[in-house]
Amino acid sequence: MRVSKAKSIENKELVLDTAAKLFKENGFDGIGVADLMKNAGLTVGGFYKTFESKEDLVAQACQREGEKTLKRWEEHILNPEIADPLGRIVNSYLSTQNRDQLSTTCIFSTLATEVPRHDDGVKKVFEEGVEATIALLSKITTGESVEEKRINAIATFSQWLGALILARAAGTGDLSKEILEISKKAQFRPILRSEEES
Amino acid sequence: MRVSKAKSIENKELVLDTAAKLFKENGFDGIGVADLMKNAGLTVGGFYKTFESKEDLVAQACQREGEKTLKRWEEHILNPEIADPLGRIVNSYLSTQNRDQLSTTCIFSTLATEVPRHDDGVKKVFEEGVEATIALLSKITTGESVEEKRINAIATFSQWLGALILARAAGTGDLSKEILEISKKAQFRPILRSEEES
DNA sequence: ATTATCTATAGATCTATAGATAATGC
DNA sequence: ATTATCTATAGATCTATAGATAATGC
Repeated sequence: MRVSKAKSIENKELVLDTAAKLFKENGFDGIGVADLMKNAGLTVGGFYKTFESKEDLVAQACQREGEKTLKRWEEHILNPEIADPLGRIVNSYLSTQNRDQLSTTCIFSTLATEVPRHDDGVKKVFEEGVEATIALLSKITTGESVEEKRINAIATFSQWLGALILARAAGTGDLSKEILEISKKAQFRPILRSEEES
Repeated sequence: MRVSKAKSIENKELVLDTAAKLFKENGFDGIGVADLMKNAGLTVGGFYKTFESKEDLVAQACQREGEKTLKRWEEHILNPEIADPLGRIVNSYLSTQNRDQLSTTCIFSTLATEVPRHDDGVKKVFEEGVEATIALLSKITTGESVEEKRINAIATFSQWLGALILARAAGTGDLSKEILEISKKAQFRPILRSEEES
């Protein structure tokens, strides 16, 4: 029954990926440890030798999943063939596909509202994830200074996140589509300029 | 043990209000029916004579709570002493108090991400709640036409919702405050003008 | 007599642990 | 010998129901 060290690391990563997928689809409370391990092709007994608790899994799975999403976005930025990475990202983020396919969507849009109920480990993962996302988007938002780029990154990501969550809450019909389309366009203009503050 | 018809209606409303509060604080899966009834000063046995299921309670509690929030917002609009109702609403919505006091915050910011996992009754309540919120905000957003006002209402509410959820995911420190402040200002400028569409 | 709420509990599911099993790796 | 994973299960909690209780309202 024992497996090699390499295989056991692979198994842990499989559990983390399976957990991220199932948490996004069902919420942290919507999937049990035994079910989750079964989905990864394993059994529950080994779980607590690898993870301290379910809460520990929540933190590690979100950490890994958040990094994966940012890496995908970063590839758009680094790819010289993509002229408008921000446009490419928003079109994918606010697509009906990303609205409907919870298994492949981002953790903020599916799990962010649950964060305040979790422990410091989970809170830290999300706080760092928010900062990393803003820092990444700041590289591609418009603005005449670093400060203005950051402001636009924060406003833009808030816009996207709210639109995606609101679109999901509005179902899959015309209203939902309308919300996605409007926020897709909103990102192309600077939302706030510091010189106009009162 | 039997109570009057008036008292039983009052009890049901107390259960609905208690449920809304506890759902917002703990998520739909984070609070059980027995615990919830205890919080309302009742016991679990009576629950299933009043509600078909927990899912039925979720739908009814969200319906009632959503209406309450909209009514509060509407009072700001109808009150002639409030010159800038949109500004008043956003300052309250994106305050640290509304970020931290989950019991009194809106259902979208706490429960919207869970909607896709629920039945048609719950989905309908949220879809109608989204439309009602947009319709209400359309009365006070800027725009030269009904269409433009609606566009700005949708963009504005998406912005607010995303900022509030993102701020909660970012904790309670400087980053969280920064997110709230930026989106508070973002609402004062039209986010999208139809004439600039490509 | 009717019925709103109560106590008690069935049966399912959840997190976590104990101890067995069998393959790895010194 | 060590250890990654397995089977089995303890004990807590969840949704939902059955039947008792006692106050309402005809």
